Amino acid sequence: MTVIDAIEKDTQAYLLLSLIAVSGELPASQIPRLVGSVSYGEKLFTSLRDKKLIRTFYKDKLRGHRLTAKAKELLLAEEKERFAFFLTGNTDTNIVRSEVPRRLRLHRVAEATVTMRNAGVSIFRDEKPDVFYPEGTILSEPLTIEKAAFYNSREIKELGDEVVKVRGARTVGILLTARDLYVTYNTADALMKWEYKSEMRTKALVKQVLCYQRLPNQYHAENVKGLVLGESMEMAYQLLTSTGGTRRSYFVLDGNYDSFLFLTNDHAGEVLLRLLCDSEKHDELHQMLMGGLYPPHTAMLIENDAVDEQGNPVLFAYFCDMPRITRFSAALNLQGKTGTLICFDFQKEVLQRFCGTQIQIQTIDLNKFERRFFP
DNA sequence: CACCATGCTGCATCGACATC
DNA sequence: GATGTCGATGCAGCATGGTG
Repeated sequence: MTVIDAIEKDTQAYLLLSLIAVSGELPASQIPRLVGSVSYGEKLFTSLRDKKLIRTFYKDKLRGHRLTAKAKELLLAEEKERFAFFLTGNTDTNIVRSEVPRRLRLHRVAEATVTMRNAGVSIFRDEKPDVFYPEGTILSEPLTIEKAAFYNSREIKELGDEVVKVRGARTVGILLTARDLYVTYNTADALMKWEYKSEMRTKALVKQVLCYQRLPNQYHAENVKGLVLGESMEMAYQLLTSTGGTRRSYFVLDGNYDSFLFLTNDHAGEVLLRLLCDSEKHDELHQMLMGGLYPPHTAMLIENDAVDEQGNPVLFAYFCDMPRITRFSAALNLQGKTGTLICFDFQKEVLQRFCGTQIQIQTIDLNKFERRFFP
């Protein structure tokens, strides 16, 4: 019998261990995002290392933290239903492989998970409805999503054989909000690989299983959307302008998703994600922006959210919905008209560069917005 | 249709470490 | 120091999909 030191729940240290547990390996870069400061993060980690609860792996220029057997035992004793899925058996998150692609995949999922958690989205299995139960399971009550929940790619695989058919897809998980489903990707700091057919099948599977079979009262086909996370807004520019590379194996806006948002894996992205998951706050912002504008023109051949005093179209682009922005910009160009795009201050530079000068950009101050909406 | 490249999973082996 | 256990490692095997 090993004697296990107790570790307080609801501490930063416990939070860190929990995130490593669901991630398998947590990239070192994510620690300040979880504890707030770099120096405190380092302090926590040296203490966890001294207690023999974590080990740091540094190989192939990739630095990441993993749990020791002792830490796994401790977490399982503390909250078995939360961690058993990730910490038992021969699974990717329990027995972490050393090959670079495998570690990178874990890192991409971990970054997305941190963003989700920091935005208040449920990430732990005991906090969210069991949506991806294996085929044939009998439910005690019908499923509904009230609070936004993120399911990582490993959890989705619980579905069984059907998912095996979409191997090769680059998704890191699926975000379910009260209104929509977002197939989620993480392009990190480089243009991600993209296989049109695999991604098509992922979308079809999500529609089939979630919209038609499991949550038909909540979701319809048009609620299936895409979400890409990335390191900075510069990645949004690369995604918006990508042609897929010479071999067409990299990301390209191919029309698979009518709605495909881009958010950053940082504080700004977390704030926007919070807004995305909160229908009431979102409606409130929408109402605020509508002040001084006129209702959208449905007859206009340009997609729009509102019309200004001159009758020009206005697009709300604060979620950086890439296909929408592309359609808006292209239609204005084609018809030689002008229009206005409303986004946050930190998004302006990239969107202006992409859309060109005939589109006016109005910005919302992120800091002011945050103080007003999420104090 | 054969061949190759890629991505993913399971398996066998080896070594580090703990225990007695 | 002998023995036992666990996890790291890399490879084999398989499916898929692209290409000539």
